[in-house]
Amino acid sequence: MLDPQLLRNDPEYVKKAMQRHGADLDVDLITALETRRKAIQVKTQTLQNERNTSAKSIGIAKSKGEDIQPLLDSVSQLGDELKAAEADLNDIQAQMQSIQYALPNILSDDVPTGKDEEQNIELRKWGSIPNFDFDVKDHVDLGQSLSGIDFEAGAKIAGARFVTLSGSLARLQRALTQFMLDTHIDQHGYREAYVPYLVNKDSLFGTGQLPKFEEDLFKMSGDSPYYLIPTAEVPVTNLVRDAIINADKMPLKYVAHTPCFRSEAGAYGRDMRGMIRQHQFEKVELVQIVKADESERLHEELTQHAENILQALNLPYRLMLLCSGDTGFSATKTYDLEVWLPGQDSYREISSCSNFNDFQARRLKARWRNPETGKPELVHTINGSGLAVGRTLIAVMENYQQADGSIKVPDVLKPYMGAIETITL
RNA sequence: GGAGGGAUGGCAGAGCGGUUGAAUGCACUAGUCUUGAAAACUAGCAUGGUUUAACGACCAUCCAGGGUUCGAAUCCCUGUCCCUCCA
Repeated sequence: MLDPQLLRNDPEYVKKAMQRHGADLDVDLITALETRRKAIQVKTQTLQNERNTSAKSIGIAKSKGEDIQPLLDSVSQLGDELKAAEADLNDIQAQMQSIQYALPNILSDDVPTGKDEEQNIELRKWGSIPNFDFDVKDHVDLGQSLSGIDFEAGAKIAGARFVTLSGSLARLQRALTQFMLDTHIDQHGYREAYVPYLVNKDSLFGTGQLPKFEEDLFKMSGDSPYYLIPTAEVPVTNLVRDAIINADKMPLKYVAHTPCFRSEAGAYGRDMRGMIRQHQFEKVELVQIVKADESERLHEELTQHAENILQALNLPYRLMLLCSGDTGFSATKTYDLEVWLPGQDSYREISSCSNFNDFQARRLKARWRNPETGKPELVHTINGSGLAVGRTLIAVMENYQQADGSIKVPDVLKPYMGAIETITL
């Protein structure tokens, strides 16, 4: 959520900022609503003041044993007037809120303007793309010939975009998860968090998935519905909802491993082959709660933490700066890490690291207390995948494949794989 | 499954429907005292919003949402969460 003051005081600026996002803002409507809001709010508060003052004097008069009937008569019509004013105010504030909630974050100045992922900028590349002296298989063929990946079983048990893993490949995915968690905890100073996989509306509102992106979520109906988390970002970031954090605790750095659930509405036909785009997948997520003046630096640092995993696994990747059109709703700036997939002969997203500035914090009412002023200030939130485990599994399979269809276990994963050095049928 | 009790400021914990945004203690901040520290004493210390050039004034908030009332932390209803006891 944007600063309401900014929207009010400089709607033209906000309009320009929204245009980079492909969103429009009706400045005349905002101005008109704001004018009405001001008048009605002042009126309402004046009436409230009148009511409070008379109630107080009635109390005083009564305690002195005076006749209060004349005072009661004088406020008899106040109640209705006040009720009407309050209803008006609620109505107009609801209107303004629904506009505000639908506005995306203002993009950082260094985010390039562009329409879609074609205009993203490659900032750097790491690793060398492997040369195979045999016909490269993708993870689907590899997995099926190793009897470790079964899409038919996934479809039978649940439906399209579900998969089952078994045997050493299932273990490899678990090994990746453990390796990522341990690295972030031991090397990068994160605190592990275990969190609910079902969350309420308030949490999803706080991180920006609601109200605008409900169709991307799996919802369990009910009076107060639960939603399956699309990312651990939601429950982990909501740890600080409605909280004022002590300065000495900052920055907070959490790592969590969770499954993620996405409806993939609007992705019909995309990535139907393989386990690139699933309704359910594993992810290790990094979340940082930081002071405003640290968020840029720590965003870089968090991205590096994700890169360290790819480097430890010796997986070639590139770092992309997302252009305006490809940057998500809540982010001010996003880096994507794209891993090389030999089976697709291309780079594919494996991590997305975003700085949200105070956009989520304002929705979450997440603040820290600045000891200099003694006052609470909004935190900045940063998060990134570190990494998407399912896609990392694919990347390891395809990059570590051998001529006979077996898969070498990366060195750093060996401690997690028992005696297995190579995955074979 | 049945019966009760509770939710109040960073924490603990008071609060007959009436100048209660809220006693008190702890914590915290500043000061006095001290060579320094501790102790003691003094003062300050919730959050959000409206309005103002500013000082300030005002409004809202005692789990959430409704209701009763001139007036609600306090009474009523609904919900959420916590706890205790019985089976």
